[in-house]
Amino acid sequence: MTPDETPSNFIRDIIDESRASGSSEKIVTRFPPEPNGYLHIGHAFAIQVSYSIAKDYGGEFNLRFDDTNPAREETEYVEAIKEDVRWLGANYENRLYFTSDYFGQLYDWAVHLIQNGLAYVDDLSPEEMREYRGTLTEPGKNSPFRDRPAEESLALLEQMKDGAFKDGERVLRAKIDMAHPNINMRDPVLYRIIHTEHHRTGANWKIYPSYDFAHGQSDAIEGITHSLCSLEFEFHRPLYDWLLDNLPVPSRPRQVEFARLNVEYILTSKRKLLQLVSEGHVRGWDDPRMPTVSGFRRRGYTPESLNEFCYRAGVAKRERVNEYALLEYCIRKDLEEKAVRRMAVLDPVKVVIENFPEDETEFYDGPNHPANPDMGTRRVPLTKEIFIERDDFMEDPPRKFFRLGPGREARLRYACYITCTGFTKNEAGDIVEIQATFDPESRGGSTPDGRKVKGTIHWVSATENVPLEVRAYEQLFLKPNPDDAGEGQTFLDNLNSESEKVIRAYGELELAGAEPGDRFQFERKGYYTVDPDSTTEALVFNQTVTLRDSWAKKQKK
RNA sequence: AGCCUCGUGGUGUAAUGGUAGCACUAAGGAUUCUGGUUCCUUCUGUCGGGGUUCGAGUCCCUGCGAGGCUGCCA
Repeated sequence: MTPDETPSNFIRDIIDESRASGSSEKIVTRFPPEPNGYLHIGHAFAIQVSYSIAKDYGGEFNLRFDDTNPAREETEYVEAIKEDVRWLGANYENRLYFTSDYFGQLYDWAVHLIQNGLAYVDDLSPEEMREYRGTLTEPGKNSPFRDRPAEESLALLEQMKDGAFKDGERVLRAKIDMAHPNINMRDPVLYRIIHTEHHRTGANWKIYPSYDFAHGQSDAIEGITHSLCSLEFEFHRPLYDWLLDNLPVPSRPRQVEFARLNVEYILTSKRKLLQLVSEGHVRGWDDPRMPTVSGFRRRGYTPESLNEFCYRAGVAKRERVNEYALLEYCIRKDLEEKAVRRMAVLDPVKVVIENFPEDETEFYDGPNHPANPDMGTRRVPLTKEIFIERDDFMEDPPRKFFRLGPGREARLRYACYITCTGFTKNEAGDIVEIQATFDPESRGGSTPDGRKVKGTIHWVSATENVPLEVRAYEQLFLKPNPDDAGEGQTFLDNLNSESEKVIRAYGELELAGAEPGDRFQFERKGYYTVDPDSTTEALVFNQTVTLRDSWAKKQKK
């Protein structure tokens, strides 16, 4: 699925320049998740961008957990994220790092800044700091502690490190410019006191570096050449550069920002996804309706399809929203090629083939894939009573309806022609049974007289089948922009109450023994994957995506 | 409001001063034992106004529009 021609984008242009100018020969990128939630499709995009660039330029790709805030990070997330990154195919080999590995070095660099008059310990409270910071239009003013002697700051920083102060009592700040138009340059916080155990360093540290103080230096330690991140960090770049300029770092990385990926009907906010999980609107992070990597995996998406989607979405410098149709296109395209075909009837109605012998079974061969004979064939049993799809029959069909109706002939896929001879209804007016006869001459799917049968329908023996639980999905949200809520409402008010529908269905015999994660095309219906909830007695299938249905589209008009 | 970034068909993205292209979507047609797949065709675009240039989507000015930034989050 690697694209034949990789079109240019502005990041690759920048990299081409760096290589041309000789500033970086080998390209090294990284993905720096904070372990405080599960990865979603937006992260998959970020991974795809950084990983594919490293790969295409023969460079390296690192995975680094940005664990600078012990108050919100957990080991559970570390493991889940590692699994997701691997599943997506981004190979970081043995280059798994943690910002917490660099806490010692970072501390030494903080000392270095103080010694060079470029940082100081501030005693201002958070509220006071906010007042001193100024606003978007007005400059800030210097803290009264700004010019305290370096020795004093040094001593204070050490005390902070040793736990002499409470959370929030003091902070280490860079000494830059309180009148700077970029607020990130108004003496940003470098270290803050947090008396919380860290998931990896335990109680060793009482102070933790801020993102700004940790990120660029971590990049430099790892020899990252191009630190790719999202647009909101653009405003931090001057600070990123300032720190690297003023510290004796071993390499000089460059930060390049690009726009996040947004998709219709999909939420990519860790906070909101967490809320969906914790409030039980979905069954978990890996609910097939979730836009998480694990959700897509459980839904039946392939890593290739997700990567292709991210690739096709492209890299840009402005916020954009991609159509959901592109995502569906990518998974259909991949599964069309890979998925084994099976028949399953999702909304069954019984058909009795009157001239078919009682208690007999005929077997027909069906290819596992119409275009790939290497995938083999399977045998499908035909009996006197079968199930077909309810909407493959119409009591009073229009001309263009190619399926079954009174007096109409249709082909049972892989088997024979049947002609509808009648149907019976219950008191409620529902069709409960259809009667038909089959043409013995048509066994194998055609007749000696060569007559044309336009419609082919799928079917399953009513007696020799596998009962299935099928979970059909719609969008989790009713609106393309889930955050588009009315006055006093939230994204939760846009939840689609019918996003999951559980269906009792019948599948062909060959489906028995399918394993969780196996993917199939249920012919004429869609792609389905076996859910881990399956037991040996009860198979559960998740609908990955339906097939395109131009008939349904035509009918709507 | 100040600073920064960005405006190309319906959507997403190319064109690096020289024929505005590709993909998705939509519409139509061919093929087909999946109304699927595949193949073919068609529709629709450079935010507005000036300027530089033989030539501007691209460079300059200006207007308009969109997004980001006032955590001891990342």
